[in-house]
Amino acid sequence: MDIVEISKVLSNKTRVNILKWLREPEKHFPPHVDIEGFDDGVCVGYIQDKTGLSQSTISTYLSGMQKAQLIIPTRHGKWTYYRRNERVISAYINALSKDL
Amino acid sequence: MDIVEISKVLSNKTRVNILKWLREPEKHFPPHVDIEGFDDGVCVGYIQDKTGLSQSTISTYLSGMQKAQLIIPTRHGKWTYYRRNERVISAYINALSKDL
DNA sequence: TTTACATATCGAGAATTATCGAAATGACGG
DNA sequence: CCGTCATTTCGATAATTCTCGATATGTAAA
Repeated sequence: MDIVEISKVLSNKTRVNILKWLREPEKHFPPHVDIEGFDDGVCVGYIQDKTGLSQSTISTYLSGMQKAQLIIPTRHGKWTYYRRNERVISAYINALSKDL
Repeated sequence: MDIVEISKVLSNKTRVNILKWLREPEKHFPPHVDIEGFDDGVCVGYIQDKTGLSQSTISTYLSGMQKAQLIIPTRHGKWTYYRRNERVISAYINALSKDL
């Protein structure tokens, strides 16, 4: 859990929004076609649609967020679903509360 | 209190360190010549010495941190002292806890 | 095994940040 | 007022990040 790396993720409005949206996917995304519920998160395409940015940009964002361990990918067929990694998110906030 | 702007400050190891040092100035800095205690924080020169970066770089850092309202400047004669703005720091952490 | 689709990666140009030395500002002591 | 010292601001260059379109990879369906 690297404070600087995570802070870099959070220093962009779109990426902060993605994290927020993923907290309540059912409120922010349509249901998936192949999958019931959002237990594994949301597919890349839906996130891209919501941001309006290019596919490659969003893929890059998500990959950086995953590198910082803020989100967890799961592959289902052609789709990659991303969900929040609550453990690391809490650890980050706790680290700030305690050490900052 | 702007999450993105504050996160930008925190996305640099030196700036995170400065915030940490300012929490317990007496542990990290020598006493000031003209002033008793650290109620108004620490002067720029001491912070610069501790980081090893150039004076102008540190001044730029501090000015960005002040713009994000993370620190508060006080002028005493020739010196500018910076101290933490606990209110905004807490607000940031609370906002993350609540909204992120 | 081709085709089609979702996502990832690559390569590039634009924008922002990092960092410095030099010059400007502001405050004090003489 | 002058010179000195602490800090800020300026101008420049290097490094990083942003963002895209194009291409590659992986998976499923035909």
